[in-house]
Amino acid sequence: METRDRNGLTEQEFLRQYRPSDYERPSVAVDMAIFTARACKEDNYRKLPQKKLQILLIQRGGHPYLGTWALPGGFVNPDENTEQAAKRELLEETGVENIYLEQLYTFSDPGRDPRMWVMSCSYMALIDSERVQVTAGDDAKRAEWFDVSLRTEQAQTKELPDGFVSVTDYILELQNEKERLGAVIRLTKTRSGAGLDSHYEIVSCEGLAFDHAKIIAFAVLRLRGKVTYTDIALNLLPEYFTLTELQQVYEIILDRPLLKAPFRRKYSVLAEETDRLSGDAGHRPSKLFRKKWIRE
Amino acid sequence: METRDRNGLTEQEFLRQYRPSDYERPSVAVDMAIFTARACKEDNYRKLPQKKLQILLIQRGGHPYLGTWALPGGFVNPDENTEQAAKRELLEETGVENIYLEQLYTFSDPGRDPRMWVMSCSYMALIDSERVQVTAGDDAKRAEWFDVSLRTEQAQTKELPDGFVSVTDYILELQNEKERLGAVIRLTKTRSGAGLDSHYEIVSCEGLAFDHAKIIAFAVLRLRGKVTYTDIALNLLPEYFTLTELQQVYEIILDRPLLKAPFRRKYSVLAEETDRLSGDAGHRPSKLFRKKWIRE
DNA sequence: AGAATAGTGTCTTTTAGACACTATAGT
DNA sequence: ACTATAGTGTCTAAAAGACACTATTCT
Repeated sequence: METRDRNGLTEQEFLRQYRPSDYERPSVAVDMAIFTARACKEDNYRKLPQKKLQILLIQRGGHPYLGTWALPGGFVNPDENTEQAAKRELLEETGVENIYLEQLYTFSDPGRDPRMWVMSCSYMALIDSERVQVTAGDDAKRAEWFDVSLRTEQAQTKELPDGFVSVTDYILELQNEKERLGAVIRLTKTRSGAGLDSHYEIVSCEGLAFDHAKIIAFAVLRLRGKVTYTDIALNLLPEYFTLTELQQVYEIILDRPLLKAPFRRKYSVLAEETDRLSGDAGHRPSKLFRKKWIRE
Repeated sequence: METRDRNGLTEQEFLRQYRPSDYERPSVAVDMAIFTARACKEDNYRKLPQKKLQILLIQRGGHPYLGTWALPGGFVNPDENTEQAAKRELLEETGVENIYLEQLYTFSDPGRDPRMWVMSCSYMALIDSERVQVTAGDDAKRAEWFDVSLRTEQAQTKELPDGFVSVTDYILELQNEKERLGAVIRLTKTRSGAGLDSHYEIVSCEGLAFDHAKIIAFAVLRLRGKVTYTDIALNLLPEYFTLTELQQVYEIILDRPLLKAPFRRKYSVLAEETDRLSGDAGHRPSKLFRKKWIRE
């Protein structure tokens, strides 16, 4: 480009003399909500194992929030984008490459980290439980899977002269054999005139670090929103699976039971029949399917 | 909190002695895709004015990308979050407060700004055209509205042994009386095994600064995706509007014609009848409606 | 009168929901 | 035989798509 600016510089010359100013800059971290769907054992030999939606958390070994649980994550380096940073952290944390990854939201409230100005670019990752160890990570960082549950506690709407305020409280529960964490996240939507203000707020929080309860709630809601119109749920399943397992994954994400016949009519297009059968249970064996990803 | 870390410090003591390390940090900017729907005049007195989807761009007055057009935006300050920064910039740029705002995506490729390491947290804003001046901004910064068009040029899918690659080229055209900008953005989705890689790439670009063609394409696609299942389109309409105008807004966003009767059956729940009528045209007057925001 | 839009009625097709039925393994 | 799941058939209700018809205004 040969255009010259008001100082008579070409772009090349401008860039050579350019010095970044000393404005304060934030650190940018990626934080990851890594989900998997794992079957828990059943006492009855006939009964199918029930699947649970699980998330990977890491216990903090230093201040702030010492001893509480946080999402895996780390800072972005100057030579990588956030997605590359997320993949790098994911590999370090779980030892797994090549998994489903999706950017969620950038959380940037000034006080969200008491140490300094840190923005968190959050990602959601979905892993087939057969591909990760039950407990990942080394001894230094204690990493654990937690069962996830997100329920709407109450939703209220108040009318305003020129709009309304709707308040929804979500109860987030994270649980495993040893620990039980929880938080209440309030989503407030304020519509007054033309503006819509929609923000999450942590009402109470037990055992979770930073604003990570918000990020987890956001991730679950995104997953819930996308599961019915995408093939995203397939990422939580192993190579071979039954249609009942597929349905179970939908049910734990949506947190409600689905009818078998309509479910199969709609979602069997996501699966490709194989000649294998599941067996060794006290009931009729079922066909095993493989993923048939939707092409757009 | 009284817990002490491995150095015997409480959280308070830790934070007092904490010094941020000298790792390099990025600048974080917000960039905004500000859309409006404006009616253009018709020659025939009978004919209804056709609506256009428009976006606000600012001509760059300095290097880099001198003379090209960019999204309005600015850097985030340490005492505000990205949303507050977006609202501040929006007020400066358009003089309007209280408008629909939604975070889109954080773009972070290392080379996206030739001056330095800058991440862009992008937002979409939707304004009723009656609330903004046709040309906003002062003389220093030339701001203009451009008609937006985003079309799928071609979509190809190639099968791989354990997945597929799907390539979609989008043609972005931005046009007003004086200028005509354009870009081709390629969306490549690579599914190999369990991983899904989905990334945007600028194939060619004329007159647009930085990676802003990507951001605009992303914004249009988000708008297109949300319009059918939310009340987001109402944000582009003035206080009083006809159902035909509502339909026009849907049509310019979706870039295809819709049938009148089914449209009204589905979307008239978004509107509240008033006793006003539109008049002064060479045809039957139509009822004016007001927005009836969906409460969730 | 004629052009252009406003607004509604109704048919068909598709999709979702609900439930009942048959089939088949293991103990 | 019994239990628990696999898999399918069918009825109903709701939603989407397509098109035709009547109504009303201004030049």
